[in-house]
Amino acid sequence: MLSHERVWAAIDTLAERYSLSPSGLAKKAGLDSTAFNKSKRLSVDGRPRWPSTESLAKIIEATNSSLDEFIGFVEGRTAALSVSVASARQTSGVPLLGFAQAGAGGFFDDAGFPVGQGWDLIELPGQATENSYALQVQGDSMLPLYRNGDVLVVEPAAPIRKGDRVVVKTLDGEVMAKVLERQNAAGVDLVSLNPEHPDRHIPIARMEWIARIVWASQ
Amino acid sequence: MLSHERVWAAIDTLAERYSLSPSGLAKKAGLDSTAFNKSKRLSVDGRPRWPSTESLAKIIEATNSSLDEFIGFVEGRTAALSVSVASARQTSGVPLLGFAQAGAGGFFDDAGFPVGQGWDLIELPGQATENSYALQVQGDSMLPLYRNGDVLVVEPAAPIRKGDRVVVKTLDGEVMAKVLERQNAAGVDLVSLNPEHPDRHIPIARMEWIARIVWASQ
DNA sequence: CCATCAACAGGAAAAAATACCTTTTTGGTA
DNA sequence: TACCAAAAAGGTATTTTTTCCTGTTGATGG
Repeated sequence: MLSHERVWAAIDTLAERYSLSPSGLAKKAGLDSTAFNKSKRLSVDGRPRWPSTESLAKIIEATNSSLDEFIGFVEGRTAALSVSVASARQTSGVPLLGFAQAGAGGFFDDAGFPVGQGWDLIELPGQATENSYALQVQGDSMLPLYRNGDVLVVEPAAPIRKGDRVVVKTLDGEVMAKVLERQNAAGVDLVSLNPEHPDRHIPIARMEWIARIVWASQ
Repeated sequence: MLSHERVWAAIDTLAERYSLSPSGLAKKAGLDSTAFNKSKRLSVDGRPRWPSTESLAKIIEATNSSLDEFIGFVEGRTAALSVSVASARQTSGVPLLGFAQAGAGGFFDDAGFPVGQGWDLIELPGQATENSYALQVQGDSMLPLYRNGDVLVVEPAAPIRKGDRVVVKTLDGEVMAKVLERQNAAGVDLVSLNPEHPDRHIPIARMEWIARIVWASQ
């Protein structure tokens, strides 16, 4: 979100990234050196003072930064630090840890909530991709992998390869979720994880589209 | 890049995306209805007039859009889409469809991207919950459900019940993901979906914590 | 220890954006 | 075609941000 605090934090982060003080950043951008004084971020009457859009454009250009980088600072997902859980909470992602690391001490409190340092960060679906959508499983045909009611997040723009879990739609309207075993000019071979359902071969001529499943609810 | 022209174009695109005129968008955001008049985009002396950063924050919030979406408009890489799918994008969720419905016509374009009417909406994880975190699977012990490298999103605050997929950590540091078969005062019974690994009973005295898995990457 | 300079606090003036206002234009509907 | 409401042109007053300015503080080098 675009908030007063976030915008000022992004200005500070941009300055830090390019080894400048806020005052030095302002000068480099052709602004008054006191433009980004912390004492000027609130008005006399306590009202938040926003840097102008034109000022933001100037500092991005002056540092040869990019709008995407600056927005990364605004959103808190771009930082040069090893994140603590608290830092991770300030971003749109969630803290990530390997299972092996999870077994060690120092990553969880007594109730099982994540704490401390050393976490990586991961973006969850539906935030950065504009084409993803969700399909809800109906029936038991995809057990044991997917149960009735599970939600699958599908990313049609994602490249697919052997081993991926995919959704395939045939020209006669059948929609199925299976594992991609092979894809070539003739069609695709799909592996079912339910022994009661056979593996499938779908010729290209019968396939309307195929898309990768990126997340599944549990 | 952040330029005068691009910012105004983004405002126009945002208005179009949400079926508003620039004047309607300004009003919806609590600004003067004439704030985004094209006649006000240049000053009388020909100097470019920039909408303020605070105004941009207000229109993004008023439309339940996102900073990323707006920046997509600024950079010209995001255009107005079909209203229904676009309506779904108005929220922090993604469009949702049942598998049975997916078989019918009218929900996908030829390339498999979601279009048209009739979509539901679902919230994805990690946005509204402050305690969720992710664990990354290492090794093959959780096949066929979870593969090496998969990411599991865990919600320690979520209530758990029979049939849920959970992560359990024991006092001696073991971390495992299995299906909850039974939970009582003595401990928990866990079902493994890998026949090469036995089902487990974990006494309460040996269990540090248990948490529900809400999403898994595929 | 002292001089120098960058950074910053904070007030006042100038510049820029928004709110307020009147009028005209445009588009939808009966 | 008439009517109506929304949109927009465009002017003025008010509010907000930036520039200009003075003074203080802290870091650094001699």
